[in-house]
Amino acid sequence: MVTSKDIAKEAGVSTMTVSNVINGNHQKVSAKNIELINELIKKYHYVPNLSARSLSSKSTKIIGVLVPLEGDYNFFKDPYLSELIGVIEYAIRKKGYFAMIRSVSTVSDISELVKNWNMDGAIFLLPHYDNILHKIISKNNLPLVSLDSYSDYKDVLNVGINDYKGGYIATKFLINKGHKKIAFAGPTKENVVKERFNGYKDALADSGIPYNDSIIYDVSPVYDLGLSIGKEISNRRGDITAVFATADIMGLGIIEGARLNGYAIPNDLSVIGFDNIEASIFSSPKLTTISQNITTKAECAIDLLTEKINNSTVKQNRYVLDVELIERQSVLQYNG
Amino acid sequence: MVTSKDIAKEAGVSTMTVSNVINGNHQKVSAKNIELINELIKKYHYVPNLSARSLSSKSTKIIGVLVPLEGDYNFFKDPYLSELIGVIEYAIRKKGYFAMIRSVSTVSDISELVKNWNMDGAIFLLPHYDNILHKIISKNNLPLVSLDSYSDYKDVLNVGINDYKGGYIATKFLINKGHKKIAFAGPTKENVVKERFNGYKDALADSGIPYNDSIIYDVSPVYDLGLSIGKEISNRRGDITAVFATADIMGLGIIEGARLNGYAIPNDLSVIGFDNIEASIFSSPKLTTISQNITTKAECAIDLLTEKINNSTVKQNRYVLDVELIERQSVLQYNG
DNA sequence: TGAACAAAGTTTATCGATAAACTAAACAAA
DNA sequence: TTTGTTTAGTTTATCGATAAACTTTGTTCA
Repeated sequence: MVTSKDIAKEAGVSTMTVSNVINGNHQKVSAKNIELINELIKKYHYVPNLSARSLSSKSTKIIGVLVPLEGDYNFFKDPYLSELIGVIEYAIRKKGYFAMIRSVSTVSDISELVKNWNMDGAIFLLPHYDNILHKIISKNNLPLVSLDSYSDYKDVLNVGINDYKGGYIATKFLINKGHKKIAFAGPTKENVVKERFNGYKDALADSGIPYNDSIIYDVSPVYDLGLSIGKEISNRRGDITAVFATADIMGLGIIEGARLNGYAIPNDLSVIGFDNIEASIFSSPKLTTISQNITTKAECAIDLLTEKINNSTVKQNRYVLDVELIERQSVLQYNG
Repeated sequence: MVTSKDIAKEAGVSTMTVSNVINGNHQKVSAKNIELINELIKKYHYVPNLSARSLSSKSTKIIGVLVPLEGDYNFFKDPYLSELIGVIEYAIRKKGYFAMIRSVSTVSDISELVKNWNMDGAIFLLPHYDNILHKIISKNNLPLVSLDSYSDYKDVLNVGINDYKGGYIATKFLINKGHKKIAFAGPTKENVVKERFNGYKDALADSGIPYNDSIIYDVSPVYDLGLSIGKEISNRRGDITAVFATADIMGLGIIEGARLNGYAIPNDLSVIGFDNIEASIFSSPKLTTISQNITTKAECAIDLLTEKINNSTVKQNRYVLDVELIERQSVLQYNG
């Protein structure tokens, strides 16, 4: 293994000079030595040892990407989370940090992980744990950004989307297409979905459509439950003409469930989703949905996090990104 | 930050004794001290610093999970890879190691990564790079297991499935259902697919069906290309009655492409896939496919890898796992 | 001319844990 | 009694890089 000592010896300088070159402290090294050392680094394929670096510098350049794990649930199977993790990893790498992607299930899991690796910061995709966690992590004095949640705990950075608007424009769109019997599918009390639900209710109210409790499906946003909802809706023949699913994957389930029961989509039932995952283009019909730009979201989150890591204070600790409606094929004009 | 020094001082012993307790060298410590130290560890939430540990012990407990990255391609969008990574991470964690999931694009990327982190071992999901890589890595003396490839380089551990059999039984199944005009879709020259292709050809030959070059679609196994193939097949009206897609995601594309062109699946065209990804159950019709148990595959690979890490020699350095056919709805009896 | 300062380094101590070599006490066997 | 062995530790050096403090030489300007 090639170490900085080897390079230093060959260059006839001290290891500190090598260290200064590597870390770009160029004002401390003559131009000649910079060039010489860089050449030797290339020649011997020298790569600094990160363990040693972290140990002495107290900065690991590791950003934890912490994702929920529940039982046997494998987050890589959830297309939204999966895509999101991919772009986050990329954003982290672009900033010169290392992503440590980990599924975590308990609070002590996280605590241990953070201490183990001495992470410089972390990004959370864990809306459920919110309050408990943030306290614990803040105790560790760990810069952290929480994605898709509405944490009020100070020191916690927030990056999310305008969920209220998403819920509002999705519902308004269905209303404008002539629908009045619009079902809602998603966990109405959960952090982000709560806001989408508020948007849904306000859009109905603004159009003078009475809110109807019996067409609210308050369930987790997964494919299987979408399937059941699709079947149930088609059994209620005409009771519901459109449905707003708070996750595309659930919307796809609803479409399939309804279809299995002899419903044609969008002729018999209009469906609008949320997230604009890749699969929403591949489905048939292609899903009309509320789009959030996850790349922008990830970059914004990582920018914010690295700013906090380096300065410890940030200008703004909450960012709300815009959403837009993408019209495809799963919603039809209703003339009932 | 709590260190082993703090624990040692409080317990009235040296740090080595603490270290011995942590690492389970119990024959070096009295029962009384073991208990005392364990209590203090719990009391102060002490977690050993991995950087320090790696630096002194030369063992990082990190296993690199190296995944291909091509341009903007995000592997988290590929459902097969995505699921596979999930189960690999889980298998690694169960063995007491840490997974470092990384997308890599160039050889120097990998070399740098491995050196940077001083990985104990790595698992490769990179069939394309095969030869070049294995040499480089073996130079670093890194235990590594290659998934889904047929590397002949010694020191490289191989875990894969019986691709030949998969290709054979998929094709035979279509033949038994009365099909004779069976297209093949997949990269015929690529490592694993080559074997599936051999199985395909042999199954045809064994049934006396002539091989037809004009119905081989030699393309990458992605959804979009599946779409085009589906469209093309439906344009060739009756020229092809069944297709063997070497990846489910491509099969789903073919189904959709054909359907967009007015073909009904499976009535007008039978489709069989490969991999048995989650989405193959969610599709409509549900996809008949060749199933590989990725959990078993991942566990086998990690078992093998950790064995090599600890013993440096292994009993057997190639494992070939079985495959089976899962019949769902996308293949129909043909009576032409 | 001399004080102040900048440039280009070096030296030393340290991060936290561990491997390897060493010690001391208790006991057994010859 | 002496030697050997086991148990339960401790001490010391080290992993590789870096922060902080220090040195040396050359330059500036009042």
